[in-house]
Amino acid sequence: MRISRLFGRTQREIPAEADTVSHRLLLKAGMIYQVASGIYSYLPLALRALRKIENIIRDEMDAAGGQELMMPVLQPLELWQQTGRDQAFGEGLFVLNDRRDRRLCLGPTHEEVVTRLASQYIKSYRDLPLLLYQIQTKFRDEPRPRAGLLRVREFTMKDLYSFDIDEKGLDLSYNKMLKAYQRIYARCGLPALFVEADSGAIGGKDSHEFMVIMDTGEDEIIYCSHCQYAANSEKACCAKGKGGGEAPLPLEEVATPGVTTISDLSDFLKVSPDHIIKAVFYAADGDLVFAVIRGDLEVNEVKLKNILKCVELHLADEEEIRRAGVIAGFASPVGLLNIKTVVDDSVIPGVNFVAGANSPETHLKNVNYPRDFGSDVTADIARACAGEQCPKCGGKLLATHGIEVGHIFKLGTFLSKKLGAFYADPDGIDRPVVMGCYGIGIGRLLAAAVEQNHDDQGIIWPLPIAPYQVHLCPLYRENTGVAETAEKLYSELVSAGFEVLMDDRQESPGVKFNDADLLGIPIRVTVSQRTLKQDSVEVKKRSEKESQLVPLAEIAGKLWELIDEGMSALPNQV
RNA sequence: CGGGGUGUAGCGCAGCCAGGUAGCGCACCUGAAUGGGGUUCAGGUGGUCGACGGUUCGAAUCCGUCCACCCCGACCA
Repeated sequence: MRISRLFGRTQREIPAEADTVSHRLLLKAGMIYQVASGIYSYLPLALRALRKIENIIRDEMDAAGGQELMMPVLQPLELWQQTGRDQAFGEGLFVLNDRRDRRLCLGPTHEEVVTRLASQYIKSYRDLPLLLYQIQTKFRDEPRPRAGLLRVREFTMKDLYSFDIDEKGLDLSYNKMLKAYQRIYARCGLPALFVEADSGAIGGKDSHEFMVIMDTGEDEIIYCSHCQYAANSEKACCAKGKGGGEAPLPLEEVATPGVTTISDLSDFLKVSPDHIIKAVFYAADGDLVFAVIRGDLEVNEVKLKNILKCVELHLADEEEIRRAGVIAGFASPVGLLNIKTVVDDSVIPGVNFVAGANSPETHLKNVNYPRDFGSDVTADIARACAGEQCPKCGGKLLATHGIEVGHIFKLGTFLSKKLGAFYADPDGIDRPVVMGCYGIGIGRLLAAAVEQNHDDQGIIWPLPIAPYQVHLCPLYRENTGVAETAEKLYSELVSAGFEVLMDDRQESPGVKFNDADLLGIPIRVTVSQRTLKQDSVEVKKRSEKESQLVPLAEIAGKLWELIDEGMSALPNQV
């Protein structure tokens, strides 16, 4: 490709609102164009990189036994109502009516469609296992699209669905995908960390995410400094300790005028926060819920939401709390009636806690569970934080951030039961198919690759996903033979099978070098009067500072060598 | 949805407070010189000033309503 003919132009200045690195660089390089909030056009260079990522993914999916198919974006809403997931996705689902007022939606994912499809063809245990996938456009009406391609409303996704006879089969499929995913990220030049995750609106049991570690990533990851434990903070757990072993003492009221926060209370009564019970009120689908947790911990709202199985959860406001007859600052599970109470398991082993008294300016000492208060549910609803203990080994937990570039789920049978995907086992008995699903956002992977591989000058594409392999950069000057040599070299390299982008513009060397750095093609070949004096060209890797002179006769061999090296340099897993 | 911000040429911005012929830089077109890290000079093209309504002799500018986009949060794969 000749840059003079390439659609898309590099910019010197970029929109002020872009402040994420990948967003800025992709805009500046003229690779993407924003159409509306969270909706982008991909220009030819970006599309070539996307296609390369897709092909790597396709390659790995096929190698793992997946079969590619294509399902529709437009789906009957009825299908979603059957599984109830129209509610789970809520406003994230793009819904529309056709001319006869039939309700349709734009698929945010394809479990419903694929399960219904699979149910038509899976009849016997002999038809399983089955792995089906597609690479296709998804629509999600995100509350807040942001950061360029990192969170958008329309995007290309590879989604694979596994169908197995039982949990054991699912585990095998799940592991197969896990391995395939690790190979995909490695081949894309992206080290990705495998972490435990919450399954969110997709539903199901086990779920893991692949994270590219990045300070600016929007997900928080909690991991152990000692063992392999790593989890999204939405899912992460921590060891909470065993509690005192003291004998329970009788309940005692203490006056605590004006003391309403945990730290005030801790100072006032000279007790540490982990001996205080904290009361937090939430509204879950409109109903008041009381979350009870140890004073040194915070409530993880994702966990709470999962336990309550509610669609909407938010901190109750003052009005909602007052209506329930509770006194903020002195609230307590003791003596509380008619409010659903969820107790964190941190409170269970503890003894002689301080808690609110549900009357003004008063707290209670020596509160014990279950002697003094009950619960509707006890569960882990605590947010794990850096500095706490690993739930697996007791080591110190640390926190970092990451970009989610893949998510895999063990779905189980809830969808196959609802949508009628059953198979006959060897005894002829119908059993629900056991499902898993596995997704990678292609555009986000591209953006993450840019986030991970760039410098102040621009993008540094990993070779396997670079739009082109070679950036041919002739520094034109009349009557020097540079133009002729470059043209000849260009056609030779192209016919030899190299992917070459040639900067054939009449621009100054500075402009060309800056654009070359911005576009980030891995290997730059400069042809100039200076190099031709030695019958050579200059070869430079985008990732390195130094360049070397290579005789014209040896250029193809040198390029093959560099490309082989770049294609096989798989980064180690984090 | 709550808070904050921005809409003037493809991009970056000034002009608005104090109403009176819409400007600058980049990009783009023409010409000349230059030629290894955004080179210089000269001449050009391009704008319903986000939309609608109001005030006024006159609105980019004042007032109102709406819309779009961005950031933080809520929320969300």
